[in-house]
Amino acid sequence: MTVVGFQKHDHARCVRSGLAAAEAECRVRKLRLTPVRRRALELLLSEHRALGAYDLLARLSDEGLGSQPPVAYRALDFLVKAGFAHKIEALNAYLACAHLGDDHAPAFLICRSCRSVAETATAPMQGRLGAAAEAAGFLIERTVVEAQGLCPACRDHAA
Amino acid sequence: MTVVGFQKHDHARCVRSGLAAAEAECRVRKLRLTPVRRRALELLLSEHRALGAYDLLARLSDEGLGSQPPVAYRALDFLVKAGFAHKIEALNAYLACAHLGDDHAPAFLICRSCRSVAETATAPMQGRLGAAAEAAGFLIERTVVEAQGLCPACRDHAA
DNA sequence: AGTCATAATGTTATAACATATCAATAGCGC
DNA sequence: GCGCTATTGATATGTTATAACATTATGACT
Repeated sequence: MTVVGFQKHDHARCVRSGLAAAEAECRVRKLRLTPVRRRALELLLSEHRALGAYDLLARLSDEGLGSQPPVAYRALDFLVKAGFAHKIEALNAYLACAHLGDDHAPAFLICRSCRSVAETATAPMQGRLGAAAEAAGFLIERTVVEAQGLCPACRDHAA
Repeated sequence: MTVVGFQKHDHARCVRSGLAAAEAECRVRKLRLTPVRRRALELLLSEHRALGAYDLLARLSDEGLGSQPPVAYRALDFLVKAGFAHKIEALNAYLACAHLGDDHAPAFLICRSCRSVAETATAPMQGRLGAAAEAAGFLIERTVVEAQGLCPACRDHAA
């Protein structure tokens, strides 16, 4: 699994394949990818940046897909629970999953300058954190791993 | 460095030594540990749980140390910047640093049942995350590593 | 001590993020 | 069609965080 998000890539394809993967997954798991949910995912897929719930809501609202906060939060809950999106805790914002279909423990590289976010994978349980948890008798259910800093483009720009 | 927070320990001592370490550090670095900041740190040190800014504010307010949100946020900003406290991103809450004085990249074990939090250390740059960042040309400035799950006590209780 | 610059605090207001609740409606198995 | 459940609509509110600006305290220098 590689880092997704900073390199050049065929982005339209990345939206299309993301949606297709989500649709396939929904068929298999009998989940309902309703219009709001589908469009929310599409909007998230259109960026490799984290969108706030209210940003998302504004865009949905422009298209007549609901105008109240719960609309956005419900769609996001669904996408996150289904594994189609992730919440970036350090930003209180949401990002389409870049590894849709894979089972993975995500980790994020978050650029403080342009707010772009790349997703990669960790194996947190296998490192020092896992060892510390084991030593303490702590049962890990979920991990949040987020690195903040400068993406290649902003790094070059700063130099 | 070990996990701090779940085991039995002399907690009064842990508050006292935390305050003393902060005072020493402030002397050295010419920072001002004003009454609000000092009391805020003491309140955080009194728990091995993350306190919300408004929880903290309520306690400060009871003692006449300010009553408006900025009071709490300024004190927390100071403590976090000085390295005396950490923000738990997954909870939007704040925790006294358990390794005051050491230079460290903190990681947290957060119990979803009793909300207690233990602090330990990571070496995030040396694992897969560091490798992924390097491969992507990403410059890591700060990492957030938080594991959520069940602490030993709640785990036993659940079983 | 007096003056100045800077840091900290007081205060009001508001922005940004998130959820509770309850009513109305749509999809689906029977 | 009937009834169950999931989803949506709508209102209100709760929670977390900051902007902006006036005022006061502190420390450094003369």
